[in-house]
Amino acid sequence: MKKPSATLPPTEGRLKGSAAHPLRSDPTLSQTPPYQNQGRLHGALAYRLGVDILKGVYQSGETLPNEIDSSSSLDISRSAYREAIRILAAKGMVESRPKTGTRVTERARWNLLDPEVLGWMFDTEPSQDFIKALFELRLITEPAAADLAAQRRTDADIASMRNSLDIMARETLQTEAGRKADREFHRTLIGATQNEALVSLSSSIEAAVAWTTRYKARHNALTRDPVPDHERVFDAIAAGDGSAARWCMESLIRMALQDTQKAAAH
Amino acid sequence: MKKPSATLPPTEGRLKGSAAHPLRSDPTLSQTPPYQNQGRLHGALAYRLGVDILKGVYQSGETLPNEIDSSSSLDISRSAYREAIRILAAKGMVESRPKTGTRVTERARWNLLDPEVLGWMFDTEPSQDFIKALFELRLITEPAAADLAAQRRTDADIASMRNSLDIMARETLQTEAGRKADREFHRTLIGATQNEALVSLSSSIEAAVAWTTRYKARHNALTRDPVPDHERVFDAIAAGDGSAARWCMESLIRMALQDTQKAAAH
DNA sequence: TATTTTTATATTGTCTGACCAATTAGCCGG
DNA sequence: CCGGCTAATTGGTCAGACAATATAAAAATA
Repeated sequence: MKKPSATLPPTEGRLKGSAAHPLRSDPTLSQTPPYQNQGRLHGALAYRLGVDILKGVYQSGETLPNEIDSSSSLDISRSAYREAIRILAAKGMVESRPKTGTRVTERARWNLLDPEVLGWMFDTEPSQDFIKALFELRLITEPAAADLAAQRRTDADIASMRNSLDIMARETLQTEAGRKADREFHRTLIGATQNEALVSLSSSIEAAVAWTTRYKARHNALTRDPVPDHERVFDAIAAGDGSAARWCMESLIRMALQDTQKAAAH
Repeated sequence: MKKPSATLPPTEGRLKGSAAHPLRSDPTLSQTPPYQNQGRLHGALAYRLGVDILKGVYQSGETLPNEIDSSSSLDISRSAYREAIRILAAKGMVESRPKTGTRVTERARWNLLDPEVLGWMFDTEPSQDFIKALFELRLITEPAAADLAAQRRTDADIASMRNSLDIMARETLQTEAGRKADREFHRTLIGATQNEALVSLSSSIEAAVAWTTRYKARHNALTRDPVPDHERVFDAIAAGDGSAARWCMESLIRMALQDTQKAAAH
């Protein structure tokens, strides 16, 4: 066995390592699906700063404390801090230049549709306006997507959607398996459009949908059975009837919006 | 004044600093509007890796060389390299875990609608399929946005759009001022929807539009005068006629698509 | 002996602290 | 009003310790 490596304990420094840093277990740390924040210090800090920016703790245009102060007051290294800032910058939320410092950009430049940002957003109980905006966007894109899907879907797509639908009927949205099947249904539907841009957009929106689902469950709003609505969309797509698919999808989303608003009024 | 800090010149190391690194001036470095890549090493590397991933030099699932090898072979520090990776990770393009290394995620998880990613995409002469997908998305969202804008626009919105339109008519799309007015026109239009999610989405798409504009100019396709089309959209919105605005916007985009395809056939 | 479980180990990202370089906003003097 | 300085801040570098984990080796079990 080797002894503690004879070399040198350089500054005598605190022998921490990084065992259990306060930041790691800091917030609720919304652990939705592949949230890769798992324990990385820079990720945790990016989360924290991101949420603070979204909440308005740091306003647009405001300069946040410099690297040295921030990192030391948070008790982390500059590198970890800088990596966190890089993440925020990649999402358009901050901008840093020498001498000026790092400042929060104007809200219009934030990538609100970034899945991660959307996740952060929902950890702050977003405003009704924002939820409304999101539903409006869904109401624009998803019916159109359903239309395209009806024209372009393959047999494999139909089989996959049929399967997801069966699981949903069996499990309901109360179980994780049921919700997963729901997501899978929508994902295949969008995939059937053969449109990469739509796929990318809706994978963002998926985060939002997942949240509203949980939101409704939390406020245990008596949500109607979603299967019949989905069934109608499916039938239209299987039949290749674009305009029917569009119409059914629109009504499906309107129902979801109604339920969500009902839950909000709780 | 203090002398060079008596301590120790640790390893005698190369006295480089970072005067003029090859990466900085490496590629064409698409300097579109507020591209904040300006000279930052990590930004330049992120750009390079990002483009390589989009081009397929690094395939999905592939593990790229480890930090030590990469940074040393690129002749940059590990910190700079890591910050670059953090940027890519924030855009969903890579995922890094201890022992496994950093690997390229599956294409469906890339944030293709991130303005920066979109910019990278266009530096690689994107596939016809992708351009088509993008126009399809515009065809879905922008007419709907025009509809909403017609219902919600304020007097200030109208004034701003009128002004942009005048500048466009005077300058044409050949001058930068003209193109800027074009962008401004669309931006105010989207802003008039009062929908944050739409704003965020279209600020992404703006990058794409800017590219196709340059693309058409490059292949000097005889593009028709865009002002009459814009004028019609404007009139409909000013009149508060949603469905007319929708229809005019749709035809405007179809024209742009036609021109782009004509340029592609060159 | 074959199979499963446990333990080592090598590899890799993570984090640290201290340092120097490049940039530039804002001040000061001409 | 302009041009050059100065101080403050991010950008970049380095060398090393730490933590996690996939894989291989060893041990226990069937």
